[in-house]
Amino acid sequence: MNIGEASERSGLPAKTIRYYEDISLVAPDRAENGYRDYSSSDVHRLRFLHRARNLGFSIDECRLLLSLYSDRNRASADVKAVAEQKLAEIDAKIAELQSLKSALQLLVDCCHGDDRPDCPILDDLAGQGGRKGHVLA
Amino acid sequence: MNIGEASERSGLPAKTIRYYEDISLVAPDRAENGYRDYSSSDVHRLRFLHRARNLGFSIDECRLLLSLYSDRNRASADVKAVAEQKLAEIDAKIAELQSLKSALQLLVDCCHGDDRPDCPILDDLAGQGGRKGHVLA
DNA sequence: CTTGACCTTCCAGTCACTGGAAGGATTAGC
DNA sequence: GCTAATCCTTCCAGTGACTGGAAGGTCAAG
Repeated sequence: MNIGEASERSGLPAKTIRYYEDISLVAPDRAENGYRDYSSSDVHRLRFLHRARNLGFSIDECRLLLSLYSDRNRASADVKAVAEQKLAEIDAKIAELQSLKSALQLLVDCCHGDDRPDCPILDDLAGQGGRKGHVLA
Repeated sequence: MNIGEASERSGLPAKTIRYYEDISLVAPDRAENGYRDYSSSDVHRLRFLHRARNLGFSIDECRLLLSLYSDRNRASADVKAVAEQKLAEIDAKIAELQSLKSALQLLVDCCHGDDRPDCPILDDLAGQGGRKGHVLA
């Protein structure tokens, strides 16, 4: 099938699919007219990539997962380890965002938000906070 | 002062400070020897940038905040609006990561993680999940 | 006078695409 | 058969926010 159909079936934009070929994640055949010709296993691979990317795996991690996938001898523990590390990264990211959020929330809460020019948010950013000290280090 | 000291005082790497000059966020003087010469208000500006970036504001948002900061007539509501939008973005990002996390957690939980080759994580990525269906759409 | 720390510019790379230009192939309609 | 629309190709450049490194100038200490 042509790239348009592969795109539809995998959910990935054609541009992205070509990019994945550039970086050797898929290697479709070529038809006589020079068009890429995707097999159903190519589409399978593309869907795998789509799903894994959606789960937050980087391209390199996807490459690893794909190689684990095609390695009939790999232990499931290997895959679990990759996934668990990713989970830990996601947790860390969430924690970081939450502390970000509470800092910003604090600033928003103490800003009266009217048409007067003084603003605790800018004051804090500028490093001139009042007695409460800075939200940021 | 030279860039090294400005870097120490602002907490930003010298490389980043030069980059900020490239994109017109700061405009230090130059000494006779060609070295950048930072005033204390330059450092002030750099610290502002450092803090705002740490709070998750993009460079363009920082540019806006800086212009609001130097506009003695702006209403605090303007700043609050920017901050609140950022808060909403952070919330959305957290929610996204949490759904990511639970999807991945589900997969990790049902992978036995031993040396047998079958692995629910890869099966799901490949689109061959069992009766439970896919974690991913 | 040399060593080392600091400064300069410029170029390239990161990550994962995304946009667009210029042109060839195919298909649908008239 | 012609034309227009759609699809495909390649290649180049840009995104955001830096970061690394090369090549070279400047300065302070010993």
